[in-house]
Amino acid sequence: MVTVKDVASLAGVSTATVSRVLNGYPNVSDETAARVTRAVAQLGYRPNRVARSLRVQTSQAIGVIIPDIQNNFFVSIVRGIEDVAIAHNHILLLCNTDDHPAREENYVDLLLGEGIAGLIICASDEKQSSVPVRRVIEQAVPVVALDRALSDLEVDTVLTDNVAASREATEYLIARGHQRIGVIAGPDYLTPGRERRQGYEQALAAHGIPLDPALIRVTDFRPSQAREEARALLDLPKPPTGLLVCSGLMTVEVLRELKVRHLDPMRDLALVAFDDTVLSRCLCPDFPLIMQSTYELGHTAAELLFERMRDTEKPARTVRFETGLMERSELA
Amino acid sequence: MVTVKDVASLAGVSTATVSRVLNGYPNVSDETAARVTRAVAQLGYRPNRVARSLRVQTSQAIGVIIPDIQNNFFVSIVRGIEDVAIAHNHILLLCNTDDHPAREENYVDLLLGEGIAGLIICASDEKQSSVPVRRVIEQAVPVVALDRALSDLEVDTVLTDNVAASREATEYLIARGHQRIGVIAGPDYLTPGRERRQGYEQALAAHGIPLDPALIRVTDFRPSQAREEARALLDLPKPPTGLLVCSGLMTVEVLRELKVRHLDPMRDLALVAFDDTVLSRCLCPDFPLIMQSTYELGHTAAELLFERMRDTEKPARTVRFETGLMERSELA
DNA sequence: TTGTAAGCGTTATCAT
DNA sequence: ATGATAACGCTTACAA
Repeated sequence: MVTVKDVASLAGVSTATVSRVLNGYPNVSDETAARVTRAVAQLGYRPNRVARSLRVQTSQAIGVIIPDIQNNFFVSIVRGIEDVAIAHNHILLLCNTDDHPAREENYVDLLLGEGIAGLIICASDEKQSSVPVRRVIEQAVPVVALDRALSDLEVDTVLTDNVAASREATEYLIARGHQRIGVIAGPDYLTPGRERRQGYEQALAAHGIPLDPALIRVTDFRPSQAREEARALLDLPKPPTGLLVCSGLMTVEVLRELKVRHLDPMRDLALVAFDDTVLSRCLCPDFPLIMQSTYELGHTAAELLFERMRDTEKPARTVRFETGLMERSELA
Repeated sequence: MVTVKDVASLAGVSTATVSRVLNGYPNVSDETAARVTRAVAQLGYRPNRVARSLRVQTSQAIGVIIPDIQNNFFVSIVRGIEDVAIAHNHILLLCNTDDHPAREENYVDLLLGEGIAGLIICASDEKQSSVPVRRVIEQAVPVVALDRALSDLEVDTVLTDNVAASREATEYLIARGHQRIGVIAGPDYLTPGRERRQGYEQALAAHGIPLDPALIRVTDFRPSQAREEARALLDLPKPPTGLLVCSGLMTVEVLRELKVRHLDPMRDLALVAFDDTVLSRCLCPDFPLIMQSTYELGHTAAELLFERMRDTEKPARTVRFETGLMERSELA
C-alpha cells in the first residue's frame, strides 16, 4: 500500500507538505506542489480514507436509513441523495430497516461507529426514532429527517406538504359531488400518516361535511392492513362514494379488492391516491394520483446536510415540497 | 465520546484487557470480564469502528457496486446481500454506476480508500471493469462478481445459468411450431448478454434451424435500443413469429411497440422474456417469463464473500442459479 | 513556505 | 491472566 510517506520520499518533501497539497492548502509553492502531484501520479497513490477519518474525527460517508429498499419511493430518494454525495466525494452507507425501530437503532449505532459525516433518515417512528437519533446529534453529527419528521428534535427536515396534498385531493372529490368520502390513512406516529388525515379532515370541515369516524381508517401503511380496511369500508351499510388512499403500496391492495368485487375505481368508487406506482397505474390507468417529487426530496435533503456540515450554527430549517395531482398516465 | 480508555479506567483494568473482552478472547478471567462488561454498559460505550479499521487494516463494511439502483432486479440482489452482511455485523457501502465504467472506477477507488472488507460487483463491462477490480484483488480484498463475470480474474462468481435459460425459452417457442424466432440480446461484453444469445443459438442448432443474422439483434440492454430493434424486427419483409427478449426493462419497450401496432404478444408474436417485472406483467399478464432468483443471487454472493474472508486460499468458485419458466402471473 | 511530531481509538506484541 | 506500548496512515499545531 502506498502512503503519504512514500509520496513524501519520492517528492523529497515532508508528509505534511504532501497532505497540504492533497487537500489544496494555499501556502505551498507551485514548484513543490507540482513535484508532489507528480509523485502521487507516479506511485498511483490513493488516500487512506480510514486514517483520515480517524484523524479528523469524521468520515466521508453519509448514513442513509430508509424503511424499505424495495419501495421505489425510497429508492428514488436515495438516487437523489447519491448524486449530491458523490459530487462532494462522499459515499453512502445504506441501511434498510423494514420499519423496525430495533433494526433502525442497531443501524444508527453502527453508523455512529463508522464516524459518518451526516445522517439522512426516513424514520420508522417519529418518537421512537428520536431516541437513537438524539445520540447522533449529541455527537455533533448533522442529521436530516426525510419524509418523516422526528419528535422533539431540532433538525433540518424535508417533507412533502402532506396536508395540502391531502386537502387538494379531498376537495377534488368534493368538487365532483361526493359527500361520503372515505380515507385509508397511515399511522399517527408517522408524519405522512398523520398529516394526510389532517388534510382530509380540513377539506371536509371547510365544506361543512361532518366527519364520520366509520369512514376514517388508520393503518400502519402496510398493504395487508389496507386491504382489510378497504373491505370494511366497502362492506359498510352506506359505503363511501369517494376514497382517498394515502400511500402507493396501499393503493395497489385497494385496487385489487375493487377488482375482486368488479368495481371500477372511477365510476363505482371515486378513487384518489398518493404516489405514482407502476402497479397501481397498470391496474387502473386513469384515476387521479398525488405526485411527490421523490428524487428532489433526496437531493434537497442531501444539500441541506452538506450545508449543515459547513455551518452548525444556523437554525434548523424545514423544507416542504408541493405535490401535483396527475389524472392520466402514459404507461403504454 | 466514550473510548476503551474510559472503560478501562472504570473497570480498573488496562485497555488491552477491555479489547480482549470486547473481542471475546478466551484468556480473560470471568471476574474481570464481568467488570468490563458492566463498565461498557454503564458508560454506553460503542466501539469506534474507524479506529478499529485502521488498526486491523480492514473495515467492517462491504462495497456493493450495481449498475442501476432503480432496477428492481439489482435492488432485490442488494436486499439479499444486506441480510447476510448485517448478520455478520457488517454494513453496506452502496454504489450506483449507471453502467458507466468511469463512474465505476471512481467508486472502486473510493471503496478501496474506505478499506472495505470485501467487494460485490455487478460489473459494467467484463473487460473494462477488470482493470480497477484487479487493484482490489492486489490489495488482498476479496471480490465476488455477481450476475456478470469479470475477464481474466480469479474471483468467486455468482451467475444465472443464462445459456440454459435461454435455450429452454427458445425451445419452448420451437416446441410450439416456431421456426423464425428473433432475439433481442444484450451486449457481448456482459455475461448475460453473450450467454443468452448463445443459448438461443444452441437451441436453434439443436433443432436444425439455420441462424438468420437478421433475426439476431444485439443491444447494450438499454430500453430505447430495444425499442428500435423491435421495430426493425417487425418491419422485416418476413418478420419473426417468435421472439426472445433478454431483459426485463427491454421487454417493457417491446410490449409497448407491440401495443402501438395492435399486436398481441401471445397470438401475433409469440413472446418469451427474461425477468418478472411488474410493468411487463401489467402490459401483458400471461406470456412466459424466465424467472431469476434475485434475492438468492445476492444472498449467495454475500455468503461466498464472507467465506472467502475466512479462507483466502481455496480456489475460486462459480455458482450458477437455475431459472424457471413462469407462464402466468398473479398480479391482481 | 516547509518540517517535526503529536495524536485520533483501536488491536496486538511482548513482557510480566 | 493482565499491562505497557507500539503501530495503523493521516492531519495539524507549532516551530523554524
